[in-house]
Amino acid sequence: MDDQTRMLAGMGGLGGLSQADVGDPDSVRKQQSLGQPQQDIGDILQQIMAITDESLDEAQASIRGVQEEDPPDPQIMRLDNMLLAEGVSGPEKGGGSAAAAAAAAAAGGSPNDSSIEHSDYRAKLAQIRQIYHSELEKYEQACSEFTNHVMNLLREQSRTRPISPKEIERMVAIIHRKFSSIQMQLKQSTCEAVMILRSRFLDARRKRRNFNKQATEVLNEYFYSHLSNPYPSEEAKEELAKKCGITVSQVSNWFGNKRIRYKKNIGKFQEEANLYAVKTAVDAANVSAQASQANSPATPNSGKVHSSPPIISSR
DNA sequence: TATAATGATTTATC
DNA sequence: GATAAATCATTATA
Repeated sequence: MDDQTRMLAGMGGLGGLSQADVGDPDSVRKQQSLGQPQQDIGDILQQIMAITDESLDEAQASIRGVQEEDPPDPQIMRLDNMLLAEGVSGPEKGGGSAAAAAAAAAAGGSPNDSSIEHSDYRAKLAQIRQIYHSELEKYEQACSEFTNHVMNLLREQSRTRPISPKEIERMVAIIHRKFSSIQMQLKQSTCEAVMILRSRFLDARRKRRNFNKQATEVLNEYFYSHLSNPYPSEEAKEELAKKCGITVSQVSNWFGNKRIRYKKNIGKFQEEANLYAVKTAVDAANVSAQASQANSPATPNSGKVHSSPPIISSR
């Protein structure tokens, strides 16, 4: 069982978003056609009815619980904040495009392919958002409908026995508490679904793409022309990153990998080294030829292949 | 489809 | 914090 599956194993019914839902465009329709919420509401009614049978002490304890929640539950606050930050709750902001951009940036994707992933992420987040809001609306509606129903019942009962406003208040509080716990489950499931979605986009190893030919050439050119000290400065890394359309950390990764792999098997890279040495020499010759047309003639680079071993520090 | 190549991550070291 | 080295996970290729 992988991490994602494990995470989902704990996600229960009530509007829970499954792993399949995250990647399935039909999930919204499926959710709506399953009729699950109606069944849930039936369960809720039964639970609430059971609560009405509680002893006075238990009911009072319930109320105390409600009152204690007056300063909002830290867990709910945490969930609310996360949903807000991810763009699931709160005002529509392009389906969490900021979060998608952050995810893409953290993944170190190139500007070209990240836009594809970006829209993919946004579409899936929008799906989660839609499910979340439709479920939330259903629960809120069910809550107010049920509250009205109970109020009507109490009104009817008031004809046969005296019912204090406090008792009505108590009943309403119990109902609201029950519904808010369901909302919390919904929020929790949504948070988990968003986390799974994000982890998919953040897992760069999953989405690894080879750099394009031009980028690899630029990096190799630098590497082989600095073979005696293949450690680009921060400025050089930034320059290379810009040229290659990759991030500075990707440049660092590339040089890290290249140094170690070159050092491990210099023989294997000899041909490549020669190729880039010639290439660099030809480029230099072209540059100097152009310069000589304008100025006095300059001595071109010999094009000689590096014969001295590279100095790659070891620990 | 096995294997090589490659980009990213992790761990240890300085 | 940068880097070496080992390793992982994906992609490219024979």
